[in-house]
Amino acid sequence: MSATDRLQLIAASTPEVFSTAFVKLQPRTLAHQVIDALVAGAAEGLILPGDRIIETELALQLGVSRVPVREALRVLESQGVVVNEPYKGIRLTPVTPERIDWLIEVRVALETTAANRAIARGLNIEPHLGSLGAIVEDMQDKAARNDVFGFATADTNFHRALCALAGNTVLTDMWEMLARQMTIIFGLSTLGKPMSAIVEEHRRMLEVFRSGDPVDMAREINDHIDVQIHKVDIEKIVAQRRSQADQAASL
Amino acid sequence: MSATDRLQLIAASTPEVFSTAFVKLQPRTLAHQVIDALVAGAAEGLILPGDRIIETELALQLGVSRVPVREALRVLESQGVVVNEPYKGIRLTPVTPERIDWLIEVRVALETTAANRAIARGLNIEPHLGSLGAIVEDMQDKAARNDVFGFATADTNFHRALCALAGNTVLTDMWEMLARQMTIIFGLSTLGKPMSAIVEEHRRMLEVFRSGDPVDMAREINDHIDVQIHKVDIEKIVAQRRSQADQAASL
DNA sequence: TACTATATAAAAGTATACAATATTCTCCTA
DNA sequence: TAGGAGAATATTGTATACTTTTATATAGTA
Repeated sequence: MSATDRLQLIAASTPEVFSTAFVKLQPRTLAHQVIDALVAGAAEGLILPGDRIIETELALQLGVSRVPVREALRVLESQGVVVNEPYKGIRLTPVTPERIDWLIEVRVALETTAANRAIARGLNIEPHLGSLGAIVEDMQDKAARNDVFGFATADTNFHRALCALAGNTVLTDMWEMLARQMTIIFGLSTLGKPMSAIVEEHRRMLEVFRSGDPVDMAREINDHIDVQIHKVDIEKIVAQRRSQADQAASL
Repeated sequence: MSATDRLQLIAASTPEVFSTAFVKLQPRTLAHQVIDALVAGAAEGLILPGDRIIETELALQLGVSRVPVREALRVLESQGVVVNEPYKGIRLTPVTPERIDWLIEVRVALETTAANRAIARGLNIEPHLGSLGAIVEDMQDKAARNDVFGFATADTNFHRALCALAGNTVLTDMWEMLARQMTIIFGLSTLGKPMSAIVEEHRRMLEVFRSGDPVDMAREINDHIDVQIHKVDIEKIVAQRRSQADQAASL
Protein backbone atom coordinates (compact mmCIF):
# COMPACT_ATOMS: atom_id res chain seq x y z
CA MET A 1 0.00 0.00 0.00
CA SER A 2 1.60 3.24 -1.12
CA ALA A 3 1.57 6.55 0.67
CA THR A 4 -0.80 8.07 -1.81
CA ASP A 5 -3.10 5.09 -1.54
CA ARG A 6 -3.42 5.92 2.09
CA LEU A 7 -3.60 9.61 1.37
CA GLN A 8 -6.58 9.03 -0.85
CA LEU A 9 -8.54 8.65 2.32
CA ILE A 10 -7.94 12.29 3.11
CA ALA A 11 -10.02 13.57 0.24
CA ALA A 12 -12.43 10.67 0.35
CA SER A 13 -13.28 9.61 3.89
CA THR A 14 -12.40 12.80 5.70
CA PRO A 15 -13.28 15.75 3.48
CA GLU A 16 -13.56 17.95 6.53
CA VAL A 17 -9.84 17.72 6.98
CA PHE A 18 -9.49 19.36 3.64
CA SER A 19 -12.20 21.94 4.20
CA THR A 20 -11.97 22.93 7.84
CA ALA A 21 -8.36 23.76 7.44
CA PHE A 22 -9.07 27.09 5.78
CA VAL A 23 -12.22 28.09 7.58
CA LYS A 24 -10.71 30.76 9.74
CA LEU A 25 -9.18 32.79 6.93
CA GLN A 26 -10.15 33.83 3.45
CA PRO A 27 -10.17 31.07 0.90
CA ARG A 28 -6.47 30.75 0.47
CA THR A 29 -4.69 29.38 -2.51
CA LEU A 30 -4.90 25.71 -3.31
CA ALA A 31 -1.26 25.28 -2.35
CA HIS A 32 -2.07 26.18 1.24
CA GLN A 33 -4.90 23.71 1.32
CA VAL A 34 -2.65 21.01 -0.03
CA ILE A 35 -0.19 21.77 2.75
CA ASP A 36 -2.89 21.37 5.37
CA ALA A 37 -4.18 18.18 3.79
CA LEU A 38 -0.71 16.69 3.73
CA VAL A 39 0.05 17.60 7.31
CA ALA A 40 -3.35 16.33 8.43
CA GLY A 41 -2.80 13.11 6.52
CA ALA A 42 0.59 12.69 8.09
CA ALA A 43 -0.81 13.41 11.55
CA GLU A 44 -3.44 10.74 11.05
CA GLY A 45 -0.80 8.28 9.99
CA LEU A 46 -2.09 7.99 6.43
CA ILE A 47 1.39 8.94 5.33
CA LEU A 48 4.26 7.65 7.39
CA PRO A 49 7.74 9.09 7.80
CA GLY A 50 9.90 7.90 4.96
CA ASP A 51 6.95 7.33 2.64
CA ARG A 52 7.37 8.49 -0.90
CA ILE A 53 5.00 11.21 -2.05
CA ILE A 54 4.29 11.26 -5.77
CA GLU A 55 3.12 14.57 -7.16
CA THR A 56 0.89 13.09 -9.83
CA GLU A 57 -0.95 10.76 -7.50
CA LEU A 58 -1.34 13.35 -4.78
CA ALA A 59 -2.72 15.85 -7.27
CA LEU A 60 -5.13 13.24 -8.55
CA GLN A 61 -6.33 12.27 -5.08
CA LEU A 62 -6.85 15.86 -3.97
CA GLY A 63 -8.45 16.81 -7.25
CA VAL A 64 -6.02 19.55 -8.16
CA SER A 65 -3.28 19.91 -10.72
CA ARG A 66 0.38 19.34 -10.06
CA VAL A 67 1.23 23.03 -9.80
CA PRO A 68 -0.29 23.75 -6.37
CA VAL A 69 0.96 20.36 -5.21
CA ARG A 70 4.48 21.27 -6.19
CA GLU A 71 4.20 24.63 -4.48
CA ALA A 72 3.01 22.92 -1.32
CA LEU A 73 5.81 20.40 -1.41
CA ARG A 74 8.42 23.11 -1.92
CA VAL A 75 7.14 24.95 1.12
CA LEU A 76 7.12 21.79 3.20
CA GLU A 77 10.59 21.00 1.94
CA SER A 78 11.87 24.37 3.08
CA GLN A 79 10.31 23.65 6.46
CA GLY A 80 11.84 20.23 6.79
CA VAL A 81 8.56 18.34 6.72
CA VAL A 82 9.54 16.52 3.54
CA VAL A 83 12.89 15.83 1.98
CA ASN A 84 13.56 16.09 -1.72
CA GLU A 85 16.17 14.65 -4.03
CA PRO A 86 16.00 16.19 -7.51
CA TYR A 87 14.45 13.86 -10.08
CA LYS A 88 14.32 11.15 -7.46
CA GLY A 89 11.35 12.04 -5.39
CA ILE A 90 9.97 13.55 -2.25
CA ARG A 91 9.55 11.67 0.99
CA LEU A 92 8.01 12.52 4.32
CA THR A 93 11.01 13.31 6.47
CA PRO A 94 12.04 10.23 8.43
CA VAL A 95 11.53 10.69 12.14
CA THR A 96 14.48 9.69 14.25
CA PRO A 97 14.97 10.07 17.98
CA GLU A 98 17.70 12.54 17.10
CA ARG A 99 15.35 14.64 15.05
CA ILE A 100 12.80 14.67 17.86
CA ASP A 101 15.51 15.98 20.17
CA TRP A 102 16.27 18.71 17.68
CA LEU A 103 12.66 19.73 17.33
CA ILE A 104 12.20 19.82 21.09
CA GLU A 105 15.33 21.86 21.61
CA VAL A 106 14.18 24.53 19.19
CA ARG A 107 10.62 24.48 20.40
CA VAL A 108 11.68 24.95 24.01
CA ALA A 109 13.91 27.82 22.96
CA LEU A 110 11.08 29.53 21.07
CA GLU A 111 8.40 29.00 23.69
CA THR A 112 10.66 30.11 26.49
CA THR A 113 11.50 33.25 24.58
CA ALA A 114 7.85 33.85 23.84
CA ALA A 115 6.76 33.37 27.44
CA ASN A 116 9.44 35.64 28.77
CA ARG A 117 8.59 38.29 26.23
CA ALA A 118 4.92 38.04 27.17
CA ILE A 119 5.88 38.48 30.81
CA ALA A 120 8.13 41.40 29.91
CA ARG A 121 5.17 42.98 28.14
CA GLY A 122 3.17 42.52 31.30
CA LEU A 123 0.62 40.28 29.63
CA ASN A 124 0.57 37.64 32.37
CA ILE A 125 -2.68 39.17 33.59
CA GLU A 126 -6.37 39.02 32.74
CA PRO A 127 -7.97 38.54 30.34
CA HIS A 128 -5.10 36.50 28.92
CA LEU A 129 -4.80 34.19 31.91
CA GLY A 130 -8.51 33.48 31.60
CA SER A 131 -8.18 32.63 27.91
CA LEU A 132 -5.35 30.25 28.60
CA GLY A 133 -7.25 28.78 31.52
CA ALA A 134 -10.25 28.16 29.28
CA ILE A 135 -8.06 26.14 26.96
CA VAL A 136 -6.83 24.08 29.89
CA GLU A 137 -10.45 23.44 30.85
CA ASP A 138 -11.08 22.35 27.29
CA MET A 139 -8.19 19.93 27.61
CA GLN A 140 -9.70 18.61 30.83
CA ASP A 141 -13.01 18.14 29.06
CA LYS A 142 -11.47 16.31 26.12
CA ALA A 143 -9.50 14.14 28.50
CA ALA A 144 -12.69 13.19 30.33
CA ARG A 145 -14.28 12.13 27.04
CA ASN A 146 -11.08 10.33 26.08
CA ASP A 147 -10.98 12.40 22.87
CA VAL A 148 -7.29 12.02 22.04
CA PHE A 149 -7.36 14.07 18.87
CA GLY A 150 -9.31 16.89 20.48
CA PHE A 151 -6.98 16.77 23.44
CA ALA A 152 -3.92 17.11 21.24
CA THR A 153 -5.54 20.00 19.39
CA ALA A 154 -6.34 21.80 22.63
CA ASP A 155 -2.80 21.18 23.84
CA THR A 156 -1.44 22.75 20.67
CA ASN A 157 -3.85 25.66 21.05
CA PHE A 158 -2.57 26.35 24.54
CA HIS A 159 1.00 26.66 23.39
CA ARG A 160 -0.01 28.64 20.32
CA ALA A 161 -1.92 31.09 22.49
CA LEU A 162 1.03 31.42 24.82
CA CYS A 163 3.35 32.18 21.91
CA ALA A 164 0.91 34.66 20.46
CA LEU A 165 1.13 36.76 23.64
CA ALA A 166 4.69 37.61 22.72
CA GLY A 167 3.33 39.57 19.78
CA ASN A 168 6.25 38.46 17.65
CA THR A 169 5.00 37.21 14.29
CA VAL A 170 8.44 36.00 13.27
CA LEU A 171 8.45 33.78 16.31
CA THR A 172 4.90 32.56 15.85
CA ASP A 173 5.56 31.75 12.19
CA MET A 174 8.52 29.63 13.18
CA TRP A 175 6.56 28.06 15.97
CA GLU A 176 3.88 27.01 13.51
CA MET A 177 6.51 25.30 11.41
CA LEU A 178 7.63 23.30 14.41
CA ALA A 179 4.08 22.63 15.48
CA ARG A 180 3.36 20.99 12.14
CA GLN A 181 6.18 18.57 12.60
CA MET A 182 5.33 17.95 16.23
CA THR A 183 1.74 17.28 15.21
CA ILE A 184 2.91 14.58 12.83
CA ILE A 185 5.01 12.96 15.53
CA PHE A 186 2.31 13.25 18.18
CA GLY A 187 -0.11 11.64 15.78
CA LEU A 188 2.17 8.64 15.61
CA SER A 189 3.10 8.20 19.21
CA THR A 190 0.85 7.40 22.06
CA LEU A 191 1.19 9.93 24.83
CA GLY A 192 4.00 9.30 27.24
CA LYS A 193 1.81 9.95 30.25
CA PRO A 194 -1.88 10.06 31.16
CA MET A 195 -3.89 12.99 29.90
CA SER A 196 -4.86 14.04 33.41
CA ALA A 197 -1.19 14.49 34.25
CA ILE A 198 -0.69 16.63 31.17
CA VAL A 199 -3.65 18.79 32.11
CA GLU A 200 -2.10 19.26 35.51
CA GLU A 201 1.20 20.26 33.93
CA HIS A 202 -0.55 22.96 31.96
CA ARG A 203 -2.23 24.24 35.08
CA ARG A 204 1.17 24.49 36.70
CA MET A 205 2.71 26.20 33.66
CA LEU A 206 -0.10 28.71 33.70
CA GLU A 207 0.49 29.39 37.37
CA VAL A 208 4.19 29.93 36.84
CA PHE A 209 3.38 32.21 33.93
CA ARG A 210 1.12 34.22 36.21
CA SER A 211 3.83 34.52 38.82
CA GLY A 212 6.08 35.92 36.10
CA ASP A 213 9.43 34.38 36.99
CA PRO A 214 11.42 33.89 33.76
CA VAL A 215 13.73 31.24 35.18
CA ASP A 216 10.89 29.14 36.57
CA MET A 217 9.04 29.57 33.31
CA ALA A 218 12.00 28.29 31.31
CA ARG A 219 12.35 25.24 33.52
CA GLU A 220 8.63 24.52 33.45
CA ILE A 221 8.43 24.65 29.66
CA ASN A 222 11.53 22.57 29.27
CA ASP A 223 10.30 19.84 31.60
CA HIS A 224 6.85 19.86 30.05
CA ILE A 225 7.83 19.58 26.41
CA ASP A 226 10.87 17.45 26.97
CA VAL A 227 9.16 14.54 28.64
CA GLN A 228 6.14 14.60 26.39
CA ILE A 229 7.41 12.36 23.64
CA HIS A 230 10.67 11.10 24.95
CA LYS A 231 11.18 7.54 25.96
CA VAL A 232 9.04 6.45 23.04
CA ASP A 233 10.61 4.31 20.36
CA ILE A 234 9.23 6.24 17.43
CA GLU A 235 10.90 4.14 14.79
CA LYS A 236 9.34 0.99 16.17
CA ILE A 237 5.95 2.67 16.14
CA VAL A 238 6.38 3.71 12.54
CA ALA A 239 7.29 0.17 11.58
CA GLN A 240 4.22 -1.12 13.38
CA ARG A 241 1.98 1.39 11.69
CA ARG A 242 3.39 0.50 8.32
CA SER A 243 2.76 -3.19 8.76
CA GLN A 244 -0.74 -2.43 10.04
CA ALA A 245 -1.44 -0.33 6.96
CA ASP A 246 -0.08 -3.00 4.64
CA GLN A 247 -2.14 -5.63 6.39
CA ALA A 248 -5.28 -3.53 6.02
CA ALA A 249 -4.53 -3.07 2.34
CA SER A 250 -4.27 -6.78 1.71
CA LEU A 251 -7.80 -7.46 2.95
CA MET B 1 11.20 52.32 -11.76
CA SER B 2 9.57 49.08 -10.71
CA ALA B 3 11.04 46.37 -8.54
CA THR B 4 11.48 44.04 -11.45
CA ASP B 5 13.14 46.75 -13.48
CA ARG B 6 15.74 46.90 -10.77
CA LEU B 7 15.80 43.14 -10.46
CA GLN B 8 16.66 42.85 -14.11
CA LEU B 9 20.12 43.89 -13.10
CA ILE B 10 20.52 40.64 -11.22
CA ALA B 11 20.44 38.49 -14.29
CA ALA B 12 22.09 41.12 -16.46
CA SER B 13 24.86 42.96 -14.68
CA THR B 14 25.61 40.46 -11.97
CA PRO B 15 25.19 36.97 -13.36
CA GLU B 16 27.50 35.64 -10.71
CA VAL B 17 24.87 36.31 -8.12
CA PHE B 18 22.69 33.90 -9.97
CA SER B 19 25.41 31.36 -10.54
CA THR B 20 27.58 31.39 -7.44
CA ALA B 21 24.58 30.82 -5.27
CA PHE B 22 24.41 27.15 -6.09
CA VAL B 23 28.05 26.32 -6.46
CA LYS B 24 28.49 24.45 -3.26
CA LEU B 25 25.77 21.90 -3.88
CA GLN B 26 24.46 19.91 -6.79
CA PRO B 27 22.64 21.91 -9.44
CA ARG B 28 19.45 22.38 -7.54
CA THR B 29 16.09 23.08 -9.00
CA LEU B 30 15.41 26.40 -10.65
CA ALA B 31 13.11 27.37 -7.80
CA HIS B 32 16.06 27.35 -5.40
CA GLN B 33 18.07 29.50 -7.75
CA VAL B 34 15.22 31.94 -8.03
CA ILE B 35 15.11 32.14 -4.25
CA ASP B 36 18.79 32.95 -4.09
CA ALA B 37 18.50 35.49 -6.87
CA LEU B 38 15.63 37.23 -5.15
CA VAL B 39 17.35 37.34 -1.78
CA ALA B 40 20.55 38.52 -3.39
CA GLY B 41 18.66 41.19 -5.28
CA ALA B 42 16.94 42.30 -2.12
CA ALA B 43 20.24 42.37 -0.25
CA GLU B 44 21.73 44.57 -2.96
CA GLY B 45 18.80 46.90 -2.70
CA LEU B 46 17.56 46.16 -6.22
CA ILE B 47 14.26 45.28 -4.64
CA LEU B 48 13.18 47.31 -1.65
CA PRO B 49 10.86 46.34 1.20
CA GLY B 50 7.30 46.96 0.13
CA ASP B 51 8.12 46.66 -3.58
CA ARG B 52 5.70 44.67 -5.65
CA ILE B 53 7.10 41.55 -7.27
CA ILE B 54 5.37 40.50 -10.46
CA GLU B 55 5.73 36.86 -11.37
CA THR B 56 5.70 37.39 -15.10
CA GLU B 57 8.38 40.05 -15.11
CA LEU B 58 10.58 38.19 -12.67
CA ALA B 59 10.32 35.03 -14.74
CA LEU B 60 11.18 37.00 -17.86
CA GLN B 61 14.17 38.71 -16.30
CA LEU B 62 15.60 35.51 -14.88
CA GLY B 63 14.91 33.60 -18.05
CA VAL B 64 12.71 30.94 -16.53
CA SER B 65 9.03 30.20 -16.61
CA ARG B 66 6.54 31.23 -14.01
CA VAL B 67 6.38 27.83 -12.34
CA PRO B 68 9.74 27.90 -10.55
CA VAL B 69 9.16 31.56 -9.79
CA ARG B 70 5.89 30.75 -8.09
CA GLU B 71 7.49 27.92 -6.14
CA ALA B 72 10.21 30.27 -4.97
CA LEU B 73 7.72 32.92 -3.95
CA ARG B 74 5.64 30.43 -2.03
CA VAL B 75 8.68 29.32 -0.08
CA LEU B 76 9.69 32.90 0.63
CA GLU B 77 6.11 33.64 1.64
CA SER B 78 6.16 30.82 4.15
CA GLN B 79 9.39 32.23 5.51
CA GLY B 80 8.08 35.74 5.82
CA VAL B 81 10.40 37.25 3.23
CA VAL B 82 7.51 38.25 1.02
CA VAL B 83 3.87 38.82 1.75
CA ASN B 84 1.08 37.70 -0.51
CA GLU B 85 -2.50 38.74 -0.96
CA PRO B 86 -4.41 36.40 -3.28
CA TYR B 87 -5.02 37.91 -6.70
CA LYS B 88 -3.53 41.16 -5.50
CA GLY B 89 0.15 40.54 -5.60
CA ILE B 90 3.30 39.71 -3.78
CA ARG B 91 5.48 42.28 -2.09
CA LEU B 92 8.80 42.18 -0.36
CA THR B 93 7.88 42.23 3.30
CA PRO B 94 8.02 45.79 4.59
CA VAL B 95 10.75 46.25 7.16
CA THR B 96 9.67 48.03 10.29
CA PRO B 97 11.65 48.67 13.46
CA GLU B 98 9.19 46.34 15.17
CA ARG B 99 9.95 43.55 12.71
CA ILE B 100 13.68 44.01 13.20
CA ASP B 101 13.14 43.59 16.93
CA TRP B 102 11.24 40.39 16.28
CA LEU B 103 13.94 39.00 14.02
CA ILE B 104 16.63 39.84 16.53
CA GLU B 105 14.72 38.30 19.39
CA VAL B 106 14.36 35.00 17.59
CA ARG B 107 17.88 35.03 16.26
CA VAL B 108 19.34 35.61 19.69
CA ALA B 109 17.23 32.77 21.04
CA LEU B 110 18.39 30.39 18.33
CA GLU B 111 22.06 31.32 18.45
CA THR B 112 22.17 31.18 22.20
CA THR B 113 20.60 27.75 22.14
CA ALA B 114 23.05 26.65 19.47
CA ALA B 115 26.08 27.93 21.31
CA ASN B 116 25.04 26.33 24.56
CA ARG B 117 24.37 23.05 22.83
CA ALA B 118 27.77 23.20 21.16
CA ILE B 119 29.35 23.80 24.57
CA ALA B 120 27.32 20.97 26.06
CA ARG B 121 28.65 18.72 23.32
CA GLY B 122 32.13 19.79 24.28
CA LEU B 123 32.86 21.29 20.89
CA ASN B 124 34.36 24.52 22.18
CA ILE B 125 37.79 23.06 21.44
CA GLU B 126 40.09 22.64 18.49
CA PRO B 127 39.78 22.34 15.59
CA HIS B 128 36.50 24.20 15.80
CA LEU B 129 37.91 27.22 17.59
CA GLY B 130 40.52 27.47 14.86
CA SER B 131 37.90 27.38 12.11
CA LEU B 132 35.91 30.11 13.79
CA GLY B 133 39.08 32.08 14.36
CA ALA B 134 39.94 31.83 10.68
CA ILE B 135 36.60 33.38 9.82
CA VAL B 136 37.28 36.24 12.20
CA GLU B 137 40.63 36.75 10.49
CA ASP B 138 38.80 36.83 7.19
CA MET B 139 36.53 39.50 8.59
CA GLN B 140 39.59 41.45 9.68
CA ASP B 141 41.00 41.14 6.17
CA LYS B 142 37.79 42.29 4.50
CA ALA B 143 37.56 45.18 6.94
CA ALA B 144 41.09 46.26 6.03
CA ARG B 145 40.15 46.28 2.35
CA ASN B 146 36.92 48.08 3.15
CA ASP B 147 35.04 45.26 1.42
CA VAL B 148 31.63 45.75 3.03
CA PHE B 149 29.89 42.96 1.17
CA GLY B 150 32.69 40.48 1.87
CA PHE B 151 32.71 41.58 5.47
CA ALA B 152 29.00 40.97 5.85
CA THR B 153 29.37 37.56 4.23
CA ALA B 154 32.17 36.60 6.59
CA ASP B 155 30.13 37.83 9.53
CA THR B 156 27.23 35.63 8.45
CA ASN B 157 29.61 32.71 7.98
CA PHE B 158 30.86 33.07 11.53
CA HIS B 159 27.41 32.81 13.00
CA ARG B 160 26.46 30.03 10.62
CA ALA B 161 29.52 28.04 11.66
CA LEU B 162 28.72 28.59 15.31
CA CYS B 163 25.17 27.34 14.82
CA ALA B 164 26.40 24.35 12.86
CA LEU B 165 28.38 23.18 15.87
CA ALA B 166 25.13 22.44 17.65
CA GLY B 167 24.53 19.69 15.11
CA ASN B 168 20.83 20.48 15.09
CA THR B 169 19.60 20.70 11.51
CA VAL B 170 16.18 21.92 12.58
CA LEU B 171 17.87 24.82 14.28
CA THR B 172 20.22 25.56 11.40
CA ASP B 173 17.36 25.46 8.90
CA MET B 174 15.49 28.02 10.93
CA TRP B 175 18.58 30.08 11.36
CA GLU B 176 19.05 30.20 7.60
CA MET B 177 15.54 31.55 7.25
CA LEU B 178 16.36 34.34 9.64
CA ALA B 179 19.72 34.94 8.05
CA ARG B 180 18.06 35.59 4.72
CA GLN B 181 15.93 38.30 6.18
CA MET B 182 18.79 39.74 8.18
CA THR B 183 20.88 39.80 5.00
CA ILE B 184 18.25 41.89 3.30
CA ILE B 185 18.14 44.33 6.17
CA PHE B 186 21.91 44.48 6.53
CA GLY B 187 22.13 45.20 2.83
CA LEU B 188 20.00 48.26 3.36
CA SER B 189 21.48 49.68 6.49
CA THR B 190 24.92 50.97 6.95
CA LEU B 191 26.63 49.27 9.85
CA GLY B 192 25.88 50.74 13.23
CA LYS B 193 29.52 50.70 14.24
CA PRO B 194 32.95 50.50 12.61
CA MET B 195 33.99 47.16 11.19
CA SER B 196 37.02 46.97 13.43
CA ALA B 197 34.75 47.10 16.47
CA ILE B 198 32.63 44.30 15.07
CA VAL B 199 35.72 42.19 14.46
CA GLU B 200 36.68 42.76 18.06
CA GLU B 201 33.25 41.70 19.23
CA HIS B 202 33.59 38.43 17.38
CA ARG B 203 36.99 37.85 18.97
CA ARG B 204 35.38 38.34 22.34
CA MET B 205 32.47 36.07 21.51
CA LEU B 206 34.89 33.40 20.44
CA GLU B 207 36.79 33.75 23.70
CA VAL B 208 33.64 33.43 25.76
CA PHE B 209 32.67 30.41 23.68
CA ARG B 210 36.03 28.86 24.47
CA SER B 211 35.59 29.48 28.17
CA GLY B 212 32.27 27.65 27.92
CA ASP B 213 30.08 29.67 30.27
CA PRO B 214 26.48 29.49 29.02
CA VAL B 215 25.31 32.61 30.82
CA ASP B 216 28.19 34.72 29.54
CA MET B 217 27.62 33.31 26.09
CA ALA B 218 23.98 34.29 26.12
CA ARG B 219 24.80 37.83 27.20
CA GLU B 220 27.56 38.16 24.64
CA ILE B 221 25.37 37.03 21.75
CA ASN B 222 22.52 39.23 22.86
CA ASP B 223 24.68 42.32 23.09
CA HIS B 224 26.38 41.59 19.80
CA ILE B 225 23.32 41.02 17.67
CA ASP B 226 21.11 43.48 19.43
CA VAL B 227 23.21 46.55 18.85
CA GLN B 228 24.15 45.62 15.32
CA ILE B 229 21.25 47.19 13.50
CA HIS B 230 19.42 49.06 16.18
CA LYS B 231 19.36 52.80 16.33
CA VAL B 232 19.08 52.88 12.56
CA ASP B 233 15.99 54.39 11.04
CA ILE B 234 15.42 51.66 8.51
CA GLU B 235 12.28 53.18 7.05
CA LYS B 236 14.05 56.40 6.30
CA ILE B 237 16.82 54.48 4.59
CA VAL B 238 14.34 52.59 2.46
CA ALA B 239 12.72 55.84 1.43
CA GLN B 240 16.10 57.28 0.51
CA ARG B 241 17.02 54.21 -1.49
CA ARG B 242 13.77 54.33 -3.32
CA SER B 243 14.17 57.94 -4.34
CA GLN B 244 17.74 57.22 -5.40
CA ALA B 245 16.56 54.34 -7.56
CA ASP B 246 13.82 56.41 -9.10
CA GLN B 247 16.24 59.21 -9.78
CA ALA B 248 18.64 56.83 -11.48
CA ALA B 249 15.81 55.47 -13.60
CA SER B 250 14.83 58.89 -14.88
CA LEU B 251 18.26 59.57 -16.33
C1' DT C 1 24.06 -18.39 -14.27
C1' DA C 2 25.53 -13.82 -13.59
C1' DC C 3 26.47 -9.43 -15.24
C1' DT C 4 26.15 -5.58 -18.32
C1' DA C 5 24.09 -2.83 -21.74
C1' DT C 6 20.20 -1.08 -23.80
C1' DA C 7 15.48 0.02 -24.12
C1' DT C 8 11.25 1.19 -21.85
C1' DA C 9 8.56 3.36 -18.42
C1' DA C 10 7.69 6.36 -14.59
C1' DA C 11 8.06 10.63 -12.39
C1' DA C 12 10.17 15.02 -11.56
C1' DG C 13 11.41 19.47 -13.78
C1' DT C 14 9.90 23.01 -16.87
C1' DA C 15 7.19 25.63 -20.16
C1' DT C 16 2.98 27.12 -22.31
C1' DA C 17 -1.90 27.92 -22.30
C1' DC C 18 -6.28 29.00 -20.10
C1' DA C 19 -9.44 30.88 -16.31
C1' DA C 20 -10.52 33.96 -12.54
C1' DT C 21 -9.88 38.12 -10.15
C1' DA C 22 -8.51 42.81 -9.43
C1' DT C 23 -7.16 47.20 -11.03
C1' DT C 24 -7.35 50.96 -14.17
C1' DC C 25 -9.10 53.84 -17.51
C1' DT C 26 -12.72 55.72 -20.14
C1' DC C 27 -17.05 57.41 -20.94
C1' DC C 28 -21.43 58.80 -19.53
C1' DT C 29 -24.44 61.19 -16.42
C1' DA C 30 -25.77 64.30 -12.77
C1' DT D 1 -16.58 69.21 -13.33
C1' DA D 2 -17.05 65.31 -10.31
C1' DG D 3 -18.45 60.83 -9.57
C1' DG D 4 -19.79 56.32 -10.83
C1' DA D 5 -20.71 52.35 -14.01
C1' DG D 6 -18.66 49.48 -17.18
C1' DA D 7 -15.28 47.88 -20.34
C1' DA D 8 -10.42 46.91 -21.07
C1' DT D 9 -6.14 45.46 -19.23
C1' DA D 10 -2.98 43.44 -16.18
C1' DT D 11 -1.76 39.86 -13.03
C1' DT D 12 -2.49 36.03 -10.26
C1' DG D 13 -4.38 31.19 -9.89
C1' DT D 14 -4.80 26.82 -12.20
C1' DA D 15 -4.49 23.25 -15.68
C1' DT D 16 -2.38 20.89 -19.54
C1' DA D 17 1.50 19.71 -22.40
C1' DC D 18 6.37 18.86 -23.13
C1' DT D 19 11.38 17.67 -21.65
C1' DT D 20 14.79 15.61 -18.90
C1' DT D 21 16.28 12.44 -15.67
C1' DT D 22 16.16 8.28 -13.06
C1' DA D 23 14.70 3.66 -12.27
C1' DT D 24 13.41 -0.80 -13.96
C1' DA D 25 13.10 -4.53 -16.87
C1' DT D 26 14.64 -7.26 -20.57
C1' DA D 27 17.83 -9.23 -23.54
C1' DG D 28 22.30 -10.48 -24.86
C1' DT D 29 26.94 -12.03 -23.75
C1' DA D 30 30.69 -13.91 -20.98
